[in-house]
Amino acid sequence: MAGKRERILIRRIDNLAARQVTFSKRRRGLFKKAEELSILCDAEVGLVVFSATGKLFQFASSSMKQIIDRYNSHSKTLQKADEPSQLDLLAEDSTCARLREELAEASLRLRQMRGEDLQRLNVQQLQELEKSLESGLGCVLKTKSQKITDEINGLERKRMQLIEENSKLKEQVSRMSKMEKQLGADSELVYEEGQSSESVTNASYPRTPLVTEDCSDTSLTLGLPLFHSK
Amino acid sequence: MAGKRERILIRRIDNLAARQVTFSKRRRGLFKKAEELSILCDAEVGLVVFSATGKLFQFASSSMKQIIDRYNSHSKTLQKADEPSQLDLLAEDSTCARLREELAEASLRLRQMRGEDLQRLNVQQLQELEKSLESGLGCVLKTKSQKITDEINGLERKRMQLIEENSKLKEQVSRMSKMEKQLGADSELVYEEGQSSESVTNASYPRTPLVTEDCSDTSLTLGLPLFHSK
DNA sequence: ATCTATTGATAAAG
DNA sequence: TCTTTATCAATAGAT
Repeated sequence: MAGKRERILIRRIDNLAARQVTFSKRRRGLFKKAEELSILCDAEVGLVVFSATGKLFQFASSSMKQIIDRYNSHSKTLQKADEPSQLDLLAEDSTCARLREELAEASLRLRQMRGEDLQRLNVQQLQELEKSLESGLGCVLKTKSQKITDEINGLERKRMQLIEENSKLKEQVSRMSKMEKQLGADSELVYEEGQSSESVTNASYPRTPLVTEDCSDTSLTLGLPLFHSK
Repeated sequence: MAGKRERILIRRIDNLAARQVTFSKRRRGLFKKAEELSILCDAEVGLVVFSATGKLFQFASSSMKQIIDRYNSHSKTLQKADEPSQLDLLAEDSTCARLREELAEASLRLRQMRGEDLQRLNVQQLQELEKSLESGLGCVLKTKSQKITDEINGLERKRMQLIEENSKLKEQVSRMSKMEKQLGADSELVYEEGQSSESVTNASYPRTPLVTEDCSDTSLTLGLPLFHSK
């Protein structure tokens, strides 16, 4: 019936018909995967394919123009005089140009702070970068521990409120329990099982386990390795 | 041992770590398939991917510039020279707006990496920032020490060359000095000033002070506190 | 275009 | 990130 499939080598397919068939199949697959990547991973993806016959196929997660612009901003920092011929001549508003430059500069700085594109820097510049990173890291650690402390204090406060509420409820239950006994005595009813008052008492601790749960739930939002790292 | 794989839905992956892992894997797969398509089917393929963190990945079967140019010519023929005044201006505005947004975003990230504007971040975001800073710092330190090692090796090489040159020159001077004595004895000439041979000797060491200057100059480019810190 | 056997890609886990 | 494994997805070859 169907094909005994063989693995193929990645080299130009000589047979024209076979090449066109494979082009259709694989092109669809490629565009599908490009779209999936952009959706799954929140990435901006631009894909352009020209067939051997010159036909254009394209996919862009946002718009192709936007992606090409962003690409140009990025690569401008890497290359120098790219070519101010095509787009630049058509649309080189001075405001736009300045923005592009600023963005390129900012992107470069960001990449360098992330540890990329460092080769062009000399030792002194690296020294400055190092200092800046250390300082930033210090601030981040400080802020983080402040936030954690705040969260902990907030939880502690909530816990105290709950404990207070809890004891008030206990009191109330205990009062109600007494009233029931009085009512029972007044109406001369006899309990079949003597533990009913105990049951009521047990029911007056409904929040005790909840407090524990609440704490552990909220601590999860602090992030897992907080109290185990360092 | 390993995974019971499940089919996944194509929607944004919420978990950050999982999203990044999937991004790496699928990105590699996508680029591989893009290259295969271009080779198998003799197509011109350009692929640009920006990660959620703003990092650029690209593939071009020829060159990205060429592909973008070809793309622009194609879409230009489709659009035609409609009304460049109206549409282009609108497009230009939107580009500007987008650039402004991206710049604002980049600036914020930069400030945050420098330790500013941290209050709006939650603990997990601070954690991520901290990781990024630590990683960047690691790269910077690595690059710096590489640069320093390179500079030291370069200087050492120069020093050895100069020492060699120096000893050759000394030898030469010593030979010349002997010859002069012989000449003086042969012609029975009497020098008015006995330091003339010394002058010649001094002139034959023109590089000695240069070595010192060269070393101190170059060491300045290493930056001041290099060998005292850490 | 449609159908399958098969290769290839990749989710999950370590 | 890299590896391993179990599955799911893509596709070569044939119809």
